[in-house]
Amino acid sequence: MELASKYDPKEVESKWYEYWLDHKLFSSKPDNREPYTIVIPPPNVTGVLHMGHMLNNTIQDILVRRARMEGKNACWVPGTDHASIATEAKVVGKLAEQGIKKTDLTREQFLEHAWDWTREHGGIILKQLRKLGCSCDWDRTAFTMDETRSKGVIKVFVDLYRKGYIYRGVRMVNWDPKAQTALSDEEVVYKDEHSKLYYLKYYVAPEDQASIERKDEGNVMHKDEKGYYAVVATTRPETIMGDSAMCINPEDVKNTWLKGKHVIVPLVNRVIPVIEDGYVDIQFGTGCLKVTPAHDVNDHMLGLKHHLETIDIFNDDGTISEAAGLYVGQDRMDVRKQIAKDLTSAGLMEKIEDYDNKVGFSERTNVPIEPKLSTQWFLKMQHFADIALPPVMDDDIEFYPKKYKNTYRHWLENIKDWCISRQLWWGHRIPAYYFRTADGKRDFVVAETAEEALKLAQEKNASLTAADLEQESDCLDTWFSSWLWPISVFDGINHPDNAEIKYYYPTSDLVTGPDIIFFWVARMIMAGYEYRGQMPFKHVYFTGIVRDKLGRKMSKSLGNSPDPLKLIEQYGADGVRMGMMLSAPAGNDILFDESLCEQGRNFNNKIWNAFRLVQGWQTDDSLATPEANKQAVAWFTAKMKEVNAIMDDQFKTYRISEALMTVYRLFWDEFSSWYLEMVKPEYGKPIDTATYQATLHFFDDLLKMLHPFMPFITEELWQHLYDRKDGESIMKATLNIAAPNDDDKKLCDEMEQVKQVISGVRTIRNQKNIAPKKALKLQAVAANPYAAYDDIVKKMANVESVETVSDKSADASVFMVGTQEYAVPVGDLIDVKAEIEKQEKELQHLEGFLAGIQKKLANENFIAHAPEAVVARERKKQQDSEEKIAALKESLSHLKAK
RNA sequence: GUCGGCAUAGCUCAGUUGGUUAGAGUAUCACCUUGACAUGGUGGGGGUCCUUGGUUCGAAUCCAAGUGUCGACACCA
Repeated sequence: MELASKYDPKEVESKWYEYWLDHKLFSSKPDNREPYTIVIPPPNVTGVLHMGHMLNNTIQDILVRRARMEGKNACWVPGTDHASIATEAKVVGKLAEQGIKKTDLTREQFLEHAWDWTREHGGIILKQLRKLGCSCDWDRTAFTMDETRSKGVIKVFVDLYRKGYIYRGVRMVNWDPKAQTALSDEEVVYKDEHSKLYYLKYYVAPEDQASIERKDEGNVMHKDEKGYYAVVATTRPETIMGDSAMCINPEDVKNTWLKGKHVIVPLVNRVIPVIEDGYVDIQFGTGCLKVTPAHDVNDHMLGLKHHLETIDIFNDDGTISEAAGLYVGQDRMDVRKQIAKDLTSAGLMEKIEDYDNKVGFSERTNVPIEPKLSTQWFLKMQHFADIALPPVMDDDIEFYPKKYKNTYRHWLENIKDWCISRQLWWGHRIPAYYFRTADGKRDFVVAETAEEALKLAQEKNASLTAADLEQESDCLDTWFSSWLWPISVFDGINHPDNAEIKYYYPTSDLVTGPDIIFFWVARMIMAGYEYRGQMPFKHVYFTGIVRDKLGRKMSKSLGNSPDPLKLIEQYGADGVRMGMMLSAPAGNDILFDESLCEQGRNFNNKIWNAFRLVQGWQTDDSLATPEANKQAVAWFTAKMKEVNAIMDDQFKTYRISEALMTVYRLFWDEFSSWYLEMVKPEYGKPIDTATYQATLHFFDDLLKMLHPFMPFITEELWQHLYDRKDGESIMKATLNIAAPNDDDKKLCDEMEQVKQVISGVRTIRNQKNIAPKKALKLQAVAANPYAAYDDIVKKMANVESVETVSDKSADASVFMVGTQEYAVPVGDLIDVKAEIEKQEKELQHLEGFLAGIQKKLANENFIAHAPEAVVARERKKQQDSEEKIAALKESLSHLKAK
């Protein structure tokens, strides 16, 4: 068959993906083989593939394919996440485009729209993963909100409630005014902001003005024509409507004159007390703090302690509420600007300063978070922290890289209760049911179904009917379903003893980003131990963040994120996969550069052309195998063993990029540049059968070693290499390469020396500008330790003869391999001056080297303390360099005599 | 502010318990359009291993301090 000189991935890729699907090669069923399981970190159901997914899923596919070829029963479970906030926001946005407000719809109507949206956009990302070559068992595709998973989530909620870990209560939570829901602490990201610090005048109340007096020399008292006033510094002047006290530190000498007084909230004209609490930082601002219990965590605490009124001045959407009395209905951000102006014109603004602080933003909607008091559901976390910390610290679950153990420990040691309720509709509705008790009080029960709930409620009020029960409207945090993922994909929550969960759990490797170590990884570990009594995975491989080559995060606004599908189009999936992996050590950010995909594509082409070469060879059974070919085959056999062992180790330690580089060099340098050139027959001439067969065998093994990284081209060539039956695939092939022994090592070392001889001749050729076609003579001075390989040297260096001489030719240019001197007669081209220069430079280097060794060996302490082997090595080095120096000196004296 | 990571060739990184005057890929330069491949071949150049001090016979490697950088967490309104 005629193959094009350039590899074209397009049709090859779709052809083989279809083939793999048709033959169910990704599918896994429990059997008696060792299982290898990965669950995909489920992407957002309506998301599209970005570079982070490309990296993450490439790594997973490499691991899965490798495990499959190791003979394990590999199972990669795909699926998607309902992504409560993100998806609901998208649906709300889409409805808004059609002029529909969420508030105009019933819950059922809204969910109808949401499911439509999910059906329309859901799974696009999974289709995209197929383009990348991902070998997921698609029949197992799960969704966090499908029936099985939903049932499991509810079951877990009820279970945890009954165990006493879930409670409901009024707490200060992180409120997202855009999504209009509470968030967990993890969903708040703090960002540096350049903001302003406003200094506001709080006049002392009229009835207290007369009694103002200096209590301490250090008092800082403010007075103008309207009387005495205090100055409060705040970054949030719009919250003054919620002030219910002013607080000073009792130890603060600046403010003792304010003790026991009352002040007037500017503009609002409400009188509030001055309270004292050690919480206030004397150094900050004026030492006067406005207390807004409804809108700040610390103020809330002060409010509880000092029994202050709580005035909630915000509506759920971040506009000002009726309770504020001023600016009602306006947005908080607009009010901040407006109130600053109004305060200034009313003479109530002392000054405004620039100020840098950190502001919490919603991770999903990117709006500033509002601390808000509300009734929410929480999960007590201490128990879960207690079960999740030891296995990671003890390396039962291993993190790659290890540094994330610290991050993990820090979080678990400072764990706070998890706010699990969300004021959203798209998600798992909390299975709590409200009703009135016989004496009219509001109460609730928690149960998996409405029927069960009714039974429980009836125990408290026998007269209740189904219609009297009202289910909680909140739904659960998305991560409350994700944390069950490794169990729930095998239906292990609903049916804890089913054959699948018993076989596939615990999973083997988890590949994910460190940004969700708390959101997801830690919580899966918690759920794993709580519900299986066992770790959810044995190894966690943390990928880095994909950045552009300037080190910037990829983002839509910067426009520096390439479209993954376009990249695949351009370089082929194998090329892009390789581009991702070439620079992706675990945990390090990867600086993505398209030129890496180009390198990947070039490698594809190299493999392709190596195949074309071998495929084009004609064999002749009557040909005896030349000695040189026997040597080449023996050497490469040993080399394969050596490199395969290295790769094994790299995979075991999750050094996947290094493993790729290892096989890259094996194929390109050792196989293509050395081995194939050694055995390549002259143009138009046949090759002996034994060498040909050995070469095909090498190729077969090399393709297998490459397959996890580049599944498509390897399948294509593997199918061409021998006659394969329908249904056969490289995917199912196993790699059986023995470990290298001492003979193999010796053989490899020897060939390295021979390569140096060849390189030596080539260097002279280059230096003297001698055409590759012109045959040269090679002289081994005094001895030829690698005489057995002369044929290989002749072929590779285009040398017509290798002679052992006692005196080299006068017109020879020389080089050394180890302690052995070689000479290449170059006739007229000899430049004695240049030759002297070259050799003197070499001599200088060697003498420096020797001096260092001699110094070491002259050091009695070294001889006394260093291990014998090290001393012996130094002695050998000394001897070798002395020999080399002697040879060089002699050579130089001959040259100079001319 | 607390804790942690990192600093090696122009760039991206290896360097496995301390022991050759430190390696790879890529970029770069020179030569080569030979018959698998110019998406290629051959060869070359390129490093004060961040700084300073210490431990040691011996330090890129261990320790301390400093500088730079990245990250996690916590924050003063």
